Amino acid sequence: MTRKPPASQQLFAAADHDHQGCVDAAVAAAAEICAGRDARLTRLRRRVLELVWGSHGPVGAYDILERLGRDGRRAAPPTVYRALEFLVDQGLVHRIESRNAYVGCPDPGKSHVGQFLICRVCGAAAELDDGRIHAAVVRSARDVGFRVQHQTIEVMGLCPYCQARRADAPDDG
Amino acid sequence: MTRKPPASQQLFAAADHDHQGCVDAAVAAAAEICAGRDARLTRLRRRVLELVWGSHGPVGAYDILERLGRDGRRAAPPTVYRALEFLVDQGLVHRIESRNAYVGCPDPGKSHVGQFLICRVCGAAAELDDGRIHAAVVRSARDVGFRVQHQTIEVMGLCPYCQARRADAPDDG
DNA sequence: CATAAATTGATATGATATATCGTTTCATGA
DNA sequence: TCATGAAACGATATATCATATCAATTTATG
Repeated sequence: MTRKPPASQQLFAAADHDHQGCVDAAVAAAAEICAGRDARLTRLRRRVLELVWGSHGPVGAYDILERLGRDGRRAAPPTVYRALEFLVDQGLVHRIESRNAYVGCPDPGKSHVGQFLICRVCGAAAELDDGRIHAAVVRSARDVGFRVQHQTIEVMGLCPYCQARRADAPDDG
Repeated sequence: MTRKPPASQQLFAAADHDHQGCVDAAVAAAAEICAGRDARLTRLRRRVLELVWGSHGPVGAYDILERLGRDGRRAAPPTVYRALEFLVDQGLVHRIESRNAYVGCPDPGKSHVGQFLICRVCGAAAELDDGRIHAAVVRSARDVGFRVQHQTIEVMGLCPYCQARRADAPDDG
């Protein structure tokens, strides 16, 4: 029996997709969002956003630092961390706690509490915004008298493409 | 309207509880579990477990290091990290990714995928093992073709005691 | 253009974690 | 009991991630 892949499977980008398109779209969305607030998407911040979007996986702050250096602009850690703080505050980038790394938000502007699926093989991350998960956590917390303020949900496993490439990984988790 | 606090609220320990009892129980449970495997709960590992259980909140590796030093046994970082690795591998301690810290497992032996509720005010952590949350994550991941191997779920907020102490925090989250 | 606020640069340091290798401890069997 | 090998631990060095502080620059605004 085969299962038709749902459209939402495209949360994970195909290996051969036009990634520059992702970067451009992210920067364009960011520019629009910042324009609608008192937020300045400066040259540096835009460049850091592009570098975070260098892949679909989480990127470390020092990776970004090194890539900035290759640009010719030799930067120090606070420069990168400040830019990342801005991008996170604006909801353009999320921090992945379990990796000490950062990933671009594919749907900024929409306020959300993301859940992240991260592939152990290719490193790609997908962001869900599943109200059922969110609600299940809030409900369960309330059952023990806990008031939820923020959820960190990071799931490791295998993305659809890496499962397909490795027949030894049945999808029955 | 008042709500009767459910029994499970005791996931969070009262401020005036006999904490030494918690430590002793954790060490006793750990000893029993290790005896049933080929795992050696050495003096050092037991001491680190006690120090992790120094409170109900996550404790940093370097805090443990410092406390070991006060014992008279001056240790280096690898000593602590190795002991923590052992304790985590045995399921006696969990790592809290969002805090780079470690917390004792209140119910080791039972294999589980914990969800952690961490109080912003007092730092206490409670561990849930809610199958509904787990199932909701697996289901949602499957919908996008992702095979789950490990879940990191860490929730920040206010524990029942700290809500009670701060009337300004309504429980409607 | 003057000014103040925001941003960035630069230096130093703090906090968390691991690689490597030598020594000690411990279980096991001769 | 003692030899032996494996596991655990000690010790040193270093990698990795993050922030405090203050000076210089850029930018919006009057």
